[in-house]
Amino acid sequence: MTSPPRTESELLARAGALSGLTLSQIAETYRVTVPDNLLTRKGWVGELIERCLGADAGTRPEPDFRQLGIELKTLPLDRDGRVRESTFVCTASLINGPGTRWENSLVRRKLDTVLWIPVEADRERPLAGRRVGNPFLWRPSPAQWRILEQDWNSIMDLVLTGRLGEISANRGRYLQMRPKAASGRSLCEAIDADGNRIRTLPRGFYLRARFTSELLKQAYL
DNA sequence: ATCTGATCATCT
DNA sequence: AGATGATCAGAT
Repeated sequence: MTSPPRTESELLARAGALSGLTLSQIAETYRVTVPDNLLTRKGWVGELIERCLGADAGTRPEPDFRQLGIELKTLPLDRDGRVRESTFVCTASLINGPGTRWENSLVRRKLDTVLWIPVEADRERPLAGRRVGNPFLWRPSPAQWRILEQDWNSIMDLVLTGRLGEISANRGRYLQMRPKAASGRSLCEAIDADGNRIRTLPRGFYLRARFTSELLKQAYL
């Protein structure tokens, strides 16, 4: 197991060393077998990169590199270098609590600093041969923070006033809320319009691919 | 081609 | 149950 990086520059150096390598080259180092596809191993690439870089948050609701407060995200790109998928940020608490104010929210903490690792994700290309790209560090600009906060507040307002039915993935400019569950039968706690506890589908926050595409573009200007 | 809703694996 | 890592796949 790789030890956690002590400094941001150490982390960036480690990430930079991966760029240009294929997933099989990286997996070899860790004696890990590359699956044939991601159908039943959807998080495999992210988990591999985490191990390489020494992420230590495990399953805790915290940034991956706890000491540095940095979150790690892979960014899947198609053959033309376009972002293929939205980016999961965190699960959302649907009942009132300490994390239901923007200032204390998990979204804010996780997006404070993000290390993005572009990875080839063209379905036609075998997983083992897909290459890792140049990492880039992102801290939201004041303007980006404002929109993220607006998105978060408008969605969470619906959540906390029991209007879950009005939430769909088309709300939010940068952030959206979508199901995040093992299946459609998964349930978690929420509240209805009268404040009663109900059971509903678990949801998570995601960054739109449109938005992360802009981050990628800016990073390489 | 893009977007939304649904789903898969693993760990505590 | 609920957190982590995400991508799948049908609809638009």
